[in-house]
Amino acid sequence: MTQYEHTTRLLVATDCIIFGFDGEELKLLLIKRNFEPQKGKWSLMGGFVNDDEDLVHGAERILYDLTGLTNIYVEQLGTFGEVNRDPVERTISVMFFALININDHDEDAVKAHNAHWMSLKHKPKLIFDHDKMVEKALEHLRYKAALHPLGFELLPEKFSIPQLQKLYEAIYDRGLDRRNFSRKILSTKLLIDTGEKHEQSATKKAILYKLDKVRYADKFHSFWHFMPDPVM
Amino acid sequence: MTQYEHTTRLLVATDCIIFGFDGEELKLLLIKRNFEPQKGKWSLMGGFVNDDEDLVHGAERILYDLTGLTNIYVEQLGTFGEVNRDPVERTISVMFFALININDHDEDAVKAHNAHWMSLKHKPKLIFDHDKMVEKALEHLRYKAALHPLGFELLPEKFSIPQLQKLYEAIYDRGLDRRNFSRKILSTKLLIDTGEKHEQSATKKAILYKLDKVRYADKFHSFWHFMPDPVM
DNA sequence: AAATAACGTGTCAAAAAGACACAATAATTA
DNA sequence: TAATTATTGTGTCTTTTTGACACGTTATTT
Repeated sequence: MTQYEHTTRLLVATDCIIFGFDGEELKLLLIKRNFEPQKGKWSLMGGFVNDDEDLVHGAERILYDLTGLTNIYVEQLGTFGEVNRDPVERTISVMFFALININDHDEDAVKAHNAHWMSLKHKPKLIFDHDKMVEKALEHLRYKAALHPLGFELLPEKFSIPQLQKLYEAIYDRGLDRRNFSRKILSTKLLIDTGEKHEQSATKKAILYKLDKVRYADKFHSFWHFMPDPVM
Repeated sequence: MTQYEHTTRLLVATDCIIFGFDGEELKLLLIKRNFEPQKGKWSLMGGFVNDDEDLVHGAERILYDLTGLTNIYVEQLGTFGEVNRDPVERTISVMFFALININDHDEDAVKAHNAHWMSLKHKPKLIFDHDKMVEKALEHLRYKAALHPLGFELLPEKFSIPQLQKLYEAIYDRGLDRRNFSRKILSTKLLIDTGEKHEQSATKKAILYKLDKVRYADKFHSFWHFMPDPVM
């Protein structure tokens, strides 16, 4: 086949906005660059798309490289392509949004990349337009978590309702009524009582649940309203 | 500045999924290609991104070129980048989702591009992965229109509630209860009574409303539930 | 053993949603 | 010209969901 002629070809990168939750705060996995350009500055983890690689595979490669994880929650978030977003050379960046259980990642791989979990609230300034990417990802998380049960992706396999509530409170940076939250979550019938208790609890031990994976997959796109008034 | 070396550069295109509504059916603006590749086949309107052009400007250029319209509702829908999606040469395509009032477009410009409004229900097969793009755009429309008042973008400036209901029924391909729908729409307080009546109505003439643009812009991202059970 | 902190569940009133009925308007028809 | 018919606007009633709030339970701490 002939090639398209007289047409500009551009660099295409993927950047991954990786969220984690440590039980208290929402965190981002960021790298302190020990390579040029912008060596020493903070940025998202990214890389160029290989010639023979689908976009999502590029993102998954980068995520595996950094965290040692496969099968994590990944979504394409859109593409940033402003002419001067990368001062070195024009680069189109396809953003990927990832949610991981912060306890599962490979610490050695993270260290090898000079990566760190940073609290969203004390996030450093990032290079290029990466701050805007994080802003967009956070908006997306807030939007989607209000309607769909994707918050579970940030929790361990077994978790309590108070843990889930703390996650939601971290995502939206606001308090929630314990009793109404619990009722809402239980009404989804997504939770299976494991019979175990959360041993780390300070006083009364909370029930540990696990996700009903079948129902979760089945009803993921249903409109649930996990937040009282998620007007944005 | 130095350039990134040893890195593949790719073709970057934008493709526009353009929806319109004629009062009865949801329609797509498609072109019958009189150029290679795939001459004679149907496709979405698209083009390559210029070197000095932001992505959304590329899309707006293409949309203006085809319809003569500016200031239309445009959203980026994500990017398709499978290795072999374009058999000629690897091309990344950034999709843009556009809603226009079907009466406003420039018919000569549309004809010049060999473009046609096609009913979604009788859509021909499109080239490359354009069918998947349309599928994604339709999902997005159904998702977003269930929660946010973007349906108005498809209607004339002055419209009646029955017209709006017909639009929603076309989008979701299902009937709705007139009385509950009307109540829901009026409760948003997005509509301003123009004092005029819809003269095309067969019998009793419906009230013509216009959008409260200020409130629309203000409350666009609020979660309204325009569809009874939009489980997807 | 009492105090404390966190958890689970229940109640009640207000708001929203779903099902349905009736009156008003304007074209069509007898 | 009056009755018929199609379409539109608005209202009612019941059920469901939401938001605000209280109480008893469990396990640790004092």
